[in-house]
Amino acid sequence: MTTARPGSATGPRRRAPRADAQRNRDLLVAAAREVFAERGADAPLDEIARRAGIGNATLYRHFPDRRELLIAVYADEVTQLCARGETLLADEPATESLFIWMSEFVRHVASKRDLALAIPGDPAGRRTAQFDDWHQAMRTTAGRLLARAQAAGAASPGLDAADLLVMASGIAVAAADPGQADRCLALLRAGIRGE
Amino acid sequence: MTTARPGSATGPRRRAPRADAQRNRDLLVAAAREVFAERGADAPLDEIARRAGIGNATLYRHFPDRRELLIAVYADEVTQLCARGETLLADEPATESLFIWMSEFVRHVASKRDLALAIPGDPAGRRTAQFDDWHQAMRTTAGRLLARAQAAGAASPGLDAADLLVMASGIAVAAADPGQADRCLALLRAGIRGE
DNA sequence: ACCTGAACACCGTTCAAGT
DNA sequence: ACCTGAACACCGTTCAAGT
Repeated sequence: MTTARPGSATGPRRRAPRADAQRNRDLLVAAAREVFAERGADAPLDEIARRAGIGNATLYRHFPDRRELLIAVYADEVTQLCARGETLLADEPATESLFIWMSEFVRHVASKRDLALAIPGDPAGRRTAQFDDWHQAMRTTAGRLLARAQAAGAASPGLDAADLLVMASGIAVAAADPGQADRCLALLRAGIRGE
Repeated sequence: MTTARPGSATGPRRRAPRADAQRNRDLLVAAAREVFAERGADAPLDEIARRAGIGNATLYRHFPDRRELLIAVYADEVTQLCARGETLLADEPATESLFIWMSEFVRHVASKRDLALAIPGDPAGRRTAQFDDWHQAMRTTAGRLLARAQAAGAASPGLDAADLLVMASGIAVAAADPGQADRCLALLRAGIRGE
């Protein structure tokens, strides 16, 4: 399960990394996934390097920030969510697909709540390219689902897909339990359906 | 401006602290407010103690956790917001007061976004008494505003005040800028008004 | 080019001694 | 009771030396 670098359409092509460097990167991400899951988003980085069987300085070479490592761990989740959106577009009725997707989005983010909270706090306004790519990808997926819902009359026109994502991640982060998240989603749905 | 300990109705009465202890506590909270504002929620605790002119170990004696210090800093905000809710109940029409309050709530929390994010992550399921008090106070304020809005037909029945708070804090934390927060609030308002 | 482990610096936490 | 500063431990970051 090689951690695919997102094949961003834009941006300058980066040279392919040396084979061992790529392997180390993958090992580090895999170890980070484990350690973050076990000990939370502020787990010691040395522990991750140790678990990966790799020098700690090498970790830092690949991921200058803890944030970048968190983002790399999150990459799979994002890819999955976007793919899931495509499936829903194909399989589910236009009036439902948007809401099913948002509900799964909330569940996903809530289950990685610690990571989700740790990522946004960019220290000096620095934004990772990968982070922007995700926003873009998510917005595209949400936009397609929203457009179809609007065409079917299940969502009022003039809504912004990015706003829906904000609401969904807000619920994921702030809700105390799945039951509350569901109630909030229902409330949001009523708002989306329109005034 | 002495940091008032919330006069919780419930719970065992705590002995009044010695005068110098109370004074130190206040100095620490004031210094913490400054330092957190300048350097973010993960500023060095020693810096705060130094700024307050107090030994670092004394800081730790008063606030075993960084979280507890953050919570103490936040206390004023909460008190203000609840008081503001009372004012709105008295001065504004029933159809508007709830939404004005939620909008101010979002603005408040967003302006202390770092602190708001840093507080909830309770490490080992520990919840501070003060933290619970707040939730209670906020829920009460939101509940009164909601009940009045419902009586005026501006909010659908069966809504839960706690859910509204979750949505509002979610927006505050997740929105990228005030404009987006406002759009999300409008969306939420449509949902509150009912299906 | 990339990797390594050890050295350094920083900061949270504790402790023995003071009032 | 409460305070203090210094000692300790931990962890992120850097660096000189290796391949």
